[in-house]
Amino acid sequence: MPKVGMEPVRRAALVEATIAEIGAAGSLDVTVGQIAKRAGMSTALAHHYFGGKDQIFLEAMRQILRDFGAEVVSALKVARTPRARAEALISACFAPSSFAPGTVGAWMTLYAQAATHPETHHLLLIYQRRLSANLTHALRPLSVAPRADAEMLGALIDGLYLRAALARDTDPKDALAVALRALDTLTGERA
Amino acid sequence: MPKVGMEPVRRAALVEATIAEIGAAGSLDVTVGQIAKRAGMSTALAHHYFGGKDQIFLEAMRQILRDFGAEVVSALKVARTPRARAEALISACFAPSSFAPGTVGAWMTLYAQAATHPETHHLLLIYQRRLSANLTHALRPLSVAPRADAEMLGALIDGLYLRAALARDTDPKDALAVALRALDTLTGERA
Amino acid sequence: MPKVGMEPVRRAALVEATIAEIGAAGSLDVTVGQIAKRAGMSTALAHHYFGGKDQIFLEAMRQILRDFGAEVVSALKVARTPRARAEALISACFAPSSFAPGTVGAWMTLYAQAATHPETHHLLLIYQRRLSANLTHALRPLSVAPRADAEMLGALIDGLYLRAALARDTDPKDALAVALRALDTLTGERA
Amino acid sequence: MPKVGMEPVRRAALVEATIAEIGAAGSLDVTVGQIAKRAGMSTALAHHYFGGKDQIFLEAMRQILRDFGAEVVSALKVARTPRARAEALISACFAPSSFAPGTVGAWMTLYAQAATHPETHHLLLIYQRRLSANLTHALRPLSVAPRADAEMLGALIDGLYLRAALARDTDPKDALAVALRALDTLTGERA
DNA sequence: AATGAATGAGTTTTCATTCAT
DNA sequence: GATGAATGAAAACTCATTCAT
Repeated sequence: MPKVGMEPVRRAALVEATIAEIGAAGSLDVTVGQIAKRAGMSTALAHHYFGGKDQIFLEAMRQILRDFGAEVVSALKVARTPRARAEALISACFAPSSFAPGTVGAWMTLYAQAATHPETHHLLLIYQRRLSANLTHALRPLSVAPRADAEMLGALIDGLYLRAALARDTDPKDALAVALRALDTLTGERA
Repeated sequence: MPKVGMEPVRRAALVEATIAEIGAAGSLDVTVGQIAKRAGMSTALAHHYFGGKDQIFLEAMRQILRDFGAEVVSALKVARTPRARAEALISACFAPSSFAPGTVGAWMTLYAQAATHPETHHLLLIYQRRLSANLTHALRPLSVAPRADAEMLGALIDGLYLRAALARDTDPKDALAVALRALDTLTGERA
Repeated sequence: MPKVGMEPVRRAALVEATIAEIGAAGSLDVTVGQIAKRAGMSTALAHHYFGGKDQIFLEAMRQILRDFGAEVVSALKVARTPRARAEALISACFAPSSFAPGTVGAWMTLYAQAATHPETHHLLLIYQRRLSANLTHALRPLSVAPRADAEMLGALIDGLYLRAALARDTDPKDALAVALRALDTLTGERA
Repeated sequence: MPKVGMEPVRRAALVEATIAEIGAAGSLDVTVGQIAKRAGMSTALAHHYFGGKDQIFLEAMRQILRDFGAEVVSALKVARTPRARAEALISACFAPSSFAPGTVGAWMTLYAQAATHPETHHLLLIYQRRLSANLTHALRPLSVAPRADAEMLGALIDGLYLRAALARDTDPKDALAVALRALDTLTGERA
């Protein structure tokens, strides 16, 4: 059992544990101790690899965004038409993985900290811009005002996600349906 | 002069101080000490009147919702037509008061805690239901599917607010404009 | 038992405990916990009254200097002639109180931290200037170069104290004797 | 190329790094990690060669004393007369190398730890005795009480060094001048 | 010879909360 | 009605030290 090259393993374990712990606690009041314990190591090691709590959290949020990005990419891969691309984007936003407790918690943390923490804010901006760009691109052949429609659709998605994520008894499918219906309206599909 | 009837005064001062402090700190990491100091009293008194930190926070969120409700009521008062009512509702959501630092912070706290804290979640539900009901009522004469359109509009408003509140360089007016344009689209105004 | 006005009491207790603890541990590696325990209170209260470890230490050093100043004043009070004044000053430097374990430790802390900590350095400067000024004043009628002689005498005192304080088997009286002999030499008493 | 005989190299590197780090940090709060990093090796290796932090520090202090001893020896080498020998001794104490930040820090550490740490205390005693012996020897043909005068001169040197080392704006030359003037007075040179 | 991995024990500091007055 | 006093519990973070490789 060689014990070299543990750093990426440990870091990954900590990030995963962070998200899981946020999900379990249902809140951002998660201690480094809890995270480290779940990741199977001492708090000292967690600090050793990340330098501090903030950076662990930041990395967890980056991970959430990476996961989301991967979801988008894989959804777009099979989309052949502009409309399919738009639908794929929207579907990715409401994929089951987005509603895992940890993921929801991490998103809420992201929002709550964005107002204060510049780096977190930056992270959020990146997500919003990327989503907007993707939507704009997909809507270009379908809409007369792709930029504005993308903006609206992006905000709608955020709002729907927020509501679906926080509602206990709602099915994410419903949120997805609403978003897709909005897409119809915007592209005049069902006029 | 016996100091009778201080309770409502103290409670109001604490709630106001809580919101102000959340705004000043830009985060939910606000201590009872900070709040009590800003409200001009001891922490012991703060506890005496509220029982605990959670309840102070909860009351602050209730206040935010009350303020928002008042904004809505006063906006609706001068609206004579259904369309004016819908516009008034939407405008109220993007009123300047909603973008005061403390208000934004309180909303983010609301979202972040709603996942965990049942009472906070309940509060959020009340807000969402009331907004939906108001919107549905206003849209009834204007839309063929008032309920569904209200739901969508509600989510859109939430998403737009979230983005406008967290963006530093954006004008809330833009968010309002997008929401109003969505209203146009839904009611076929600009078809 | 009224429980008001504890602040000065607690602060004094903490300062005293700090010096005692430095003496007991014989080093500056003293924790707030140890100090608080000796002072009969929780660490939280220690922090409450002082704000942090550094400030507790700083205050302890100030106390040492205050004590020394008091020693000087009381010694000068009974000195009638310039020579008596000079002798009183020197004697005060080697008073038994200066050799209490805690006092020695605090002085060493003072020296060790003066290189880094600006406030500590400032404190040390004040002590040195005051001693110089006092010595200069006393030497004026006795020496042809009171300023220079005071400077030398001051340094000699520091060096003698350092050696006497750190030596375990030496009598402070010897150090005093050496300093007084230097005074003789400077003032030509024994020429 | 087998890496044999690395021990002295590593030890020397660590000792040098310790002094440099004490100088850089300006305090004795230096971690083994910092030292090892500066010396270009792992903390584990530092422990392997020295057994513990205390011993690294102790060795650093020994090095300071060795350096000082070398300075004295080389200064004495060119001194032909007793007086020149005395002056050489004194000059060596205020050589520029004695005022390098790391050296100053190490001396302060020496003083601060001497009260507690027996081995450090022993080290300090050796230094003091050697200086006294050297001074006594040099003063024998010049003074009527060489032993006492050497003792006084030794203490004066310590005190002057302490003051010069801690003062930021003072020139070590001044301290040297004062010490030499004291030598004049003791030997009746300028009477 | 050398090191990355790992941790236990300890440190400062914070804070909600309680209580006697 | 009001508060200063006081603390327990827990948080983040540090660091000397050990060990397997």
